[in-house]
Amino acid sequence: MADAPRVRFSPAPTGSLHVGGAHTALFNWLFARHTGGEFALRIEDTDVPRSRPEWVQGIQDALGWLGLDWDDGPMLQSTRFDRYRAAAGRLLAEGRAYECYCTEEEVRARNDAARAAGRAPGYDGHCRDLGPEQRAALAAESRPRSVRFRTPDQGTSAFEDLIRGEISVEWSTIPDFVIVRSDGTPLFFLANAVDDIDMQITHVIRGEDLLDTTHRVLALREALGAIDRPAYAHLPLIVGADRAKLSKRHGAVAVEEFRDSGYLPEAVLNYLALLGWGPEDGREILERDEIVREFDLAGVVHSPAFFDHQKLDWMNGEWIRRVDLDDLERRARPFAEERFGESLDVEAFLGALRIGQERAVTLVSLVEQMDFLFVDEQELVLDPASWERLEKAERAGEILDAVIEHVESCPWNSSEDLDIRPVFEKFGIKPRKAMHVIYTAVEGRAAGLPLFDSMYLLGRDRTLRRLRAARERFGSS
RNA sequence: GGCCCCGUCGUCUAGUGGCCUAGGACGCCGCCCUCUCAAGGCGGUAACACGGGUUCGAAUCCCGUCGGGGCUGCCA
Repeated sequence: MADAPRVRFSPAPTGSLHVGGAHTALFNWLFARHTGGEFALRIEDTDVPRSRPEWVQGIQDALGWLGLDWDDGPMLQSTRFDRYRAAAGRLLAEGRAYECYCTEEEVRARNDAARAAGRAPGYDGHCRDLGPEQRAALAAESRPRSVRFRTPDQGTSAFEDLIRGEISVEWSTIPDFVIVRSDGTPLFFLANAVDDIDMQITHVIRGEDLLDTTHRVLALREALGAIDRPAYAHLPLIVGADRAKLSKRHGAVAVEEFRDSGYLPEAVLNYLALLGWGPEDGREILERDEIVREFDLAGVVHSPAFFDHQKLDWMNGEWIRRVDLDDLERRARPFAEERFGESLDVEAFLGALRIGQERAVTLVSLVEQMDFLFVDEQELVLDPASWERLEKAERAGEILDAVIEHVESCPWNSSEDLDIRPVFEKFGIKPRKAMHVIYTAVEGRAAGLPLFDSMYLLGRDRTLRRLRAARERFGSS
């Protein structure tokens, strides 16, 4: 039987995991889980100054939050520099690479000149065919030297992309490229090629931004003696509102921000899976297991996808409505404790959760709706617009008086006892026309959790206190 | 500039030559439901970038144009 597929997610730890990276990680993970293969985590920290240990941890935390577990790793490339140097040494010895004495400034200057002269920029092969004496002379100057890979002079490089079909390019358009920096550290191309060989990666699934680098990595593999190639699949990029790819400094949204804003990992994962892929039957709210079961790389779309927060919000609401109350309590609790302190009235919290669940967008918005319950009378912030509306309402003072009177005399056995609609009828006013007055008085805002339940949760004393306070304030203004 | 990839409603997408007077979802608008707001139900708005071919027939195939993006780094 054939070996099980082996894929890897290989982020650079130069920032937290953003939605683009999470998308790539997810598709690798889905492919591995769907096929029964292995999913490895490899940290590409060859750019040492820009890589930070806290991001290595942050990436793992984010993956863990999403539930994307890995079978192997994390492996840090910075622990394998000797291996890459050895590979470079071999390429050098076999003439597949050469030492380049050009400084970055020199290369840049010549590129600028080429551009100015209307020629194509790109490394000009300055050090490509230096003779032994010339090399000795340059070495004697103790000039810094990098290692460049010698790309083929002619011919075509082609590979079959699992998503896009055949991708090909003329070698003449790809200049020699650096694989070892002048400080001796390896570059992405080298480390990536070596590791994919050593780790026996069978499928490389990554963003389309890496599409053009495939030819170079493939050439490197071949030069390194690899006898086969992994299959490649280039995923559509996740783009921002301007259609440009998301990056750390451009519109990227960190996965941890979604966590901290009260999104459920199920929703984020579900939404990300639908960016570029979907099940045959077109359903959109999908359990993780369903996605794993139906996932298919061949069905991935070719064009970039815009990350639509509005749709994610909708989907998050759908997921909040799907979890049972105990589960919701466990997930919402940290947000509630952060907002209201650790000593929460469990009874009230559960009650508010029950009525808030069906109207919440995020766990944060869910908890915010409970302010009126867990905040002291004096600290309850009255929504200005709601109060203004209350003041303009017809006969608001009389209504408040009547509601206070009604509430004082009604039983308090269940929220049904607190149906105050008959009060409005006495005034000949439709409840919907004036109910906002009471909402504002009790909850601080015209649009809040259902009133009767809210008053019941709040309790008789506090409810009356608020109604009276509103009456007083109304009378004096 | 060169090379590569991509191009269906505002957005995510279905669509692989006739089933398309282009379907679904989010958003938006309206109505219903309703103690506010949501949720839910019903309905509506809205797209095949353009031009040539090929074909009896094209969103689907080919060419060109235009548009967008990516790469072109001693970033990944």
